[in-house]
Amino acid sequence: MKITIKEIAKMAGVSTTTVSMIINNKAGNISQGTKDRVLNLMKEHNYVPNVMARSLVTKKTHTIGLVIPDITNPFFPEIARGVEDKANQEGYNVIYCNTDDRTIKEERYIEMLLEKMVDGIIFTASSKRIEGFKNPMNVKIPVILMDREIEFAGIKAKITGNNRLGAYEGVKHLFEYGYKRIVFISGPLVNKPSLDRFEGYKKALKEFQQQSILVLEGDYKIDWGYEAVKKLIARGEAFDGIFCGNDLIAVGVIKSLKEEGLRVPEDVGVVGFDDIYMARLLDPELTTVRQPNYEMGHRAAEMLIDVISGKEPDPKDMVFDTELIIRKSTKER
Amino acid sequence: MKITIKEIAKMAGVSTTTVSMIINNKAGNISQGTKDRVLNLMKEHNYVPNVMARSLVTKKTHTIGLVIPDITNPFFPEIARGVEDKANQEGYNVIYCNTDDRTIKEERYIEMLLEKMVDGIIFTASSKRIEGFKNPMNVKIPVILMDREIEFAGIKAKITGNNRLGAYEGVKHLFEYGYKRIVFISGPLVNKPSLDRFEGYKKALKEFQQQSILVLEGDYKIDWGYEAVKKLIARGEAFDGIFCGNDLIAVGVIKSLKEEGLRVPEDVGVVGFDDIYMARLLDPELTTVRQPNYEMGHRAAEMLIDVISGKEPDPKDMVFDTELIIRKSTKER
DNA sequence: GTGAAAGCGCTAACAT
DNA sequence: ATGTTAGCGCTTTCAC
Repeated sequence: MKITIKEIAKMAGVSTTTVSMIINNKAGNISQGTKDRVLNLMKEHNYVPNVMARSLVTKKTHTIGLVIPDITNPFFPEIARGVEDKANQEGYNVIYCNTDDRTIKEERYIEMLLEKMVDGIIFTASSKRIEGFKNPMNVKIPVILMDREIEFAGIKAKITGNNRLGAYEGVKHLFEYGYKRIVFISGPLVNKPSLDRFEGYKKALKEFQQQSILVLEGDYKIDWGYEAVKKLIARGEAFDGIFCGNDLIAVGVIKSLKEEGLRVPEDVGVVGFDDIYMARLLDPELTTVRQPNYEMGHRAAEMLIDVISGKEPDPKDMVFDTELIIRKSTKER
Repeated sequence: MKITIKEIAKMAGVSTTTVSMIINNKAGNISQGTKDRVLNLMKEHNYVPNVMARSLVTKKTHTIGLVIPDITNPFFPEIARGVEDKANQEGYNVIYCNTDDRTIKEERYIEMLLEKMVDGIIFTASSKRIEGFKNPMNVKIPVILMDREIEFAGIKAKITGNNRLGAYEGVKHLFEYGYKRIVFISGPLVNKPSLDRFEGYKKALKEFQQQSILVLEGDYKIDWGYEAVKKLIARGEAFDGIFCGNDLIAVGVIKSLKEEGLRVPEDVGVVGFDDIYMARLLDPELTTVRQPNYEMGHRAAEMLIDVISGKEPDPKDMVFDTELIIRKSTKER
């Protein structure tokens, strides 16, 4: 059995109160002698406070929950690292929860986290979630929304990329490079980020006077990109530029295009969104709209911990600027 | 404040013991009437047991730790999902710890996990760790080793792929397809998996009578693969096949080869190891030795939870068969 | 400067 | 079939 505060206290000939205060740096008025004695004893006996017991009284676990759709989706690991690095730096641990974009799993996980009494949650809601989050118990702990916006009791802040502007710049880039007829292969058009990207797309269209809005709605997955191109071609649609809802879609798009004998970027220009790791490994390397994922995760954790520590987050909502990364899947012509 | 067992007990007119037993399904001999009454009260008042208090007495947190080098390395998310899915299914949560292959971070994280009193740990040690793990406190909780083998107090089992056989088959495949001179671009040759792959490589060499062992040692990273090829060419080495320590290396290798004007698979055949998600997205799609990562993670969690629950793991060590996945980076000739 | 005592919310002998 | 009691290991008033 591990050594307890009581035993340390007995050995040092002081009360547990004294030891407790020393542990928690509240030893303002404890004599240096006592302090040293206790500290030594603690070293010597390898004393480690029992966090469970502590949490029981303090109601703080120094653990946060990270709820995301799927860590095997290359979009999320960087966010997760951002979150974890910051959390760890502040002495927090993070419990990961993969929801597979299923609202029911979201609900279950949130409940688990609440039971585990995490101090706060960083939540990326399912891209299919449209309605607000009706949680069974009242969430009293702070929640920071990442990337997706939904209604949720206890929300303290939202962190998103500037999807509208990012998309606008991506599409504008295609036009500026001389592509004439741009289609938008989108993810589910039910949530804010998707809708915002759509807005950005339309804005660019208007500016460059493309008459018809060419949008195909599907999932944020490789397969959807692949399939969408086939569809486009099957129905004889004319196009020479594709703006993709995310990089995963772009991967499928490029693959499909190649199969159809279309050259990228000569015949068709392709722009993605996110700049996942893989984007630069494609052939051709993918031109894409970069979201600062690691930084967003980092900031989210920072804000969450601020709130937990009683500070109100400085900017309640944060919108991160995107950046157009021009690689080889678009070409001036 | 949340409602407690005491209040439920009072409302139901029974003792907390009774309520506790009902909560924990130990209500063998509690009258149906009482049971129903209590259960209803619990529903009605949205009672949720305080896990902290419970853990304090049971010494079980229903949380496990997952210590891996880096979740942004595409090798790990699948393992992590395997672990998490199983854990979740059994009512466990998992705390992720990214160590960046730094032994010092490993030690810190393990300490944190111990303090948090996780019930067990799944540990993928740094690929640079050669010495055993000297942990400050004695690890009394079960530890399952994934992928890497090291010495560590409290180890209950090891889960690895069959690296030797996998590598052997990968290299053999190159020879069988008619490639003559195979070089091995390896990760750090200090740990068991790397060494085993090296063994497999050598075994195939012997079998197919390639005289010289051509091995380059570096990191399991894209950059290293890229650089290794440049080196090979700079020093005028003759080769027509490359067996890569992992897929990441293969990504760099292919990129570098293309830059040098060498065609894959016509001029040079390339085989990877792991079959990460990205492998099939490369151009050409990568022939590789698949490790069943998701399954390995899943099994690791299962074994860990078995041990935690008092059962000894059935096979103390498990070696998973690899599978050669032939795609387009090798070609019969 | 330090200690006594209460209590966080629960479980688990041991009674009855 | 149900209750009494004693902690689990710690923090925190309040008192001296």
